[in-house]
Amino acid sequence: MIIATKKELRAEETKRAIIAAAEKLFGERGYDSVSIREIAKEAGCSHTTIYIYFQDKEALLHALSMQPLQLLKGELDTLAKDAFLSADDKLKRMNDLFIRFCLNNRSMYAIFFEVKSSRVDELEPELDINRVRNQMFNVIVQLLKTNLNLPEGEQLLSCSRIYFYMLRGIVGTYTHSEESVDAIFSRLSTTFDHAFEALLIGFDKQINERRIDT
Amino acid sequence: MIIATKKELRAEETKRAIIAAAEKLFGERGYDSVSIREIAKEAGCSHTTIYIYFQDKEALLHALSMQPLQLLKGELDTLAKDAFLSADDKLKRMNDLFIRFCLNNRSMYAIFFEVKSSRVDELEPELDINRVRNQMFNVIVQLLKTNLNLPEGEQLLSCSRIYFYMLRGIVGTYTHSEESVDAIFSRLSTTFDHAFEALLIGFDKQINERRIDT
Amino acid sequence: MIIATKKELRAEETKRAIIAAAEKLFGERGYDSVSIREIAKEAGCSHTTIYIYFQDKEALLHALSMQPLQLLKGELDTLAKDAFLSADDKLKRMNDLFIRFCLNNRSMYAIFFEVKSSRVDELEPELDINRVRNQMFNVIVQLLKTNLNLPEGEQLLSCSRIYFYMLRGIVGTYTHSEESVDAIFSRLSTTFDHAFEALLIGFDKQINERRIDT
Amino acid sequence: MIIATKKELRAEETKRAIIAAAEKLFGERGYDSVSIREIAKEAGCSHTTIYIYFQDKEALLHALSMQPLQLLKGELDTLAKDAFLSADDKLKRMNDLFIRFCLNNRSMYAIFFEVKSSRVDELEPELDINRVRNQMFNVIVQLLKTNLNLPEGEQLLSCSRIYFYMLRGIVGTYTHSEESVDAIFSRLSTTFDHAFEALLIGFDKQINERRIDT
DNA sequence: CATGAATGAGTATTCATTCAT
DNA sequence: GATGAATGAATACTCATTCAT
Repeated sequence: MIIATKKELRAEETKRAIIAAAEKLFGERGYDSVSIREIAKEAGCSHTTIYIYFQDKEALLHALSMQPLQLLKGELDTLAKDAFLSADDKLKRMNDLFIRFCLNNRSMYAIFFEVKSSRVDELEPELDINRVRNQMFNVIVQLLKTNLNLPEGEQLLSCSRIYFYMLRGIVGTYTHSEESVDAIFSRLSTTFDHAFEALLIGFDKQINERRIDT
Repeated sequence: MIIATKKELRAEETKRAIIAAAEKLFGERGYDSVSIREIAKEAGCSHTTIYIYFQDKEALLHALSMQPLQLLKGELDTLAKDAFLSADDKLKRMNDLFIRFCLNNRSMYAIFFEVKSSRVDELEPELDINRVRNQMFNVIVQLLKTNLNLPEGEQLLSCSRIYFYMLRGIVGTYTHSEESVDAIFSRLSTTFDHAFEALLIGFDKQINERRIDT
Repeated sequence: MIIATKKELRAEETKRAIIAAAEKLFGERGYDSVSIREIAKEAGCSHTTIYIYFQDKEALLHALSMQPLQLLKGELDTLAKDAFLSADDKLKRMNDLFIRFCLNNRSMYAIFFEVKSSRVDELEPELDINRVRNQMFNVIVQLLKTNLNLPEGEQLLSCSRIYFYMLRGIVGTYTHSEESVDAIFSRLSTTFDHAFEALLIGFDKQINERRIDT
Repeated sequence: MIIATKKELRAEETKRAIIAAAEKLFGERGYDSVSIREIAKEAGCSHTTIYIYFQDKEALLHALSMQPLQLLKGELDTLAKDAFLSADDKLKRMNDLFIRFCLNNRSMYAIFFEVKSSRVDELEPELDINRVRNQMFNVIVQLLKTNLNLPEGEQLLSCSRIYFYMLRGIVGTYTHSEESVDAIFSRLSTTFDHAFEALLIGFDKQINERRIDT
């Protein structure tokens, strides 16, 4: 997109300010607790201005999310295709990417874990948040599949669920923390690694035992 | 506390009715979605009466939480002291108790995981929610300690943290679900068991490897 | 209804003030153009107070209408049953009653002629505005039937329609007038009489001619 | 008005587009329910452009009304002057023209019957809506005069009033109808005819009786 | 001439809370 | 001790209108 006139520049700035404000406030206090007027105040504009750029509050959340979401998706895709990394290392990096991302974009917790469903009458379904979200979840599931050497099916589903519980638990624990992301990571990144490592070890053992059982 | 006059007795009843109503409604629909007036209607009193017994809505939530919280704590304590159960089985039952409890008292997720800190000007600090909460967490930590045969220290702390991530992840995932708690459990209780089992297996292996390392 | 305490008295006053304000403003400017806040200001209370007494704006309109509507209905019923008046005189008085009523309760124009349909899930259907309205219309239709000596059927329907066009035309013309109702009547009551008289004469002739035709 | 430059021509086009759009939308959904932005979108211009040509929304309505109003006036004038039609037939056609016109231009009801008074600071008073409206009303009055063979005076005024009550009643009844104008007419045009016929019959009789009285 | 950006005032409704009784 | 009345602040969202360009 080429920005030509001063007007357009200013508009772009305003939009950015709104997004930045929403990002900040949603991140700090969650989608529901933040009002449009507060966002406007934070962004330094009138609350009506927000409606120039976004159809409604939910659209703002979506707009807010699509860009970073797609960015993350890109990174995960790239990582998944990497030829030189082991499945294990890929998973580790994914966890890291994912958690960091969620904590850096704190409204992402809501996006990933709490937004109910995509709007049905979405005009551009290819841009839909749920789609991207599901694709990303799937990347992780596929990696888990490779890593655990499991076929599609109940077992994989169960392990994936558990894996996501852990992701959710970690992200949820620190989403509202006042500690900086870097601080959290320097303090806890090995804990996070251990968490997933333990899970994988456990999964392996469980799968093997069941195999023997059968 | 000795209840003397009829008046005081009736007052106690009203208070109980309010707590019961709030418990029910918060449990069904969550703290935020329930209004003071709804609670009053359910309790069969005026909404202003609530303010006689509780400073504000949040105080009601806290008061409300103390009882079940202490109940749960009691159950956990009893379980911890049970002479006939293995540490393993105790943990399993605790997970179950805890998760069920949180899902049955939907507002508990907030209590356990999102209440920032105890209120500074708490009148009866010995009743403080945080205290009970921490005590309960500690019960689990102790059990984990026994189970993993670990001394107090970094390793135990790390494992406990991870364990709580999992608890939080599970509870968080289903707190807002519209499925009934029973439905969730009949569908997923084995998944929950596998989750913690996998963790314990993993922890064990990790600990042993590090022991050998050292 | 017995009003006992001072409180109840004050409440009744407030409610009355709200109704009076709504009556005035709806009458002056129509239901849609008047906001709840304006009504509150006119009534000298907060806009939220209105919601204590009325579920929503529409309920206020209904409350506003039911009493006078039923009053009018009572009068029309009484009139219809009067044994000493000719059908002609009854109709004349009805026109008068009806027009005066609409002009004295200026929001009635909206009620009678512009409120679309009753709310489907009405709790007390016997109090429903539409019902009363239709009953009243029917009183007039029946009287017309007697007066014109017509059977139920197309002809009666057609004459009734025309009769109501005239009623509506008159009421509509003066609903928004700034002249007082009394002034309007002293200036125009004979004109109103002539209007309906002319219609009845015309109906009679038309009916007879068609009878001869057949 | 002589249009010289290309610029002026384009401007004239834009203005026309705005009027056309407003005409369409006001006609379809009424003045109040249509927003300036919707008109702009329909007209293919920016909403601010509208303010170049019209002082405000109301001015647009007025401008909008002048043309069709004058058109109607032209038709009525032509009809009035028609040498081959009886006064009776002329009246019938006028009713028809007038009612159709009002229903086809839904905002016309407001124009004819509800606009309080001409705006004081009108720039071109000779184009004022009220003037045209009054002229048109007068055409009908004159025709009524001929038809009833009445001199100017109280009686004619009274009959005219009544006649307009009927017009207003009919138009008012169906202005907000969701039925198409054609549907309304095919269902009710004979009823409309009967209405005015009845009135004229009645007027005749009333006038003759009074003549005899005198 | 034309426009995008921006805004203040407005909409109905809900809420937790306070006050006088 | 208990309550009905009352309220200010808040909610998301819309509108006609203005201003700088």
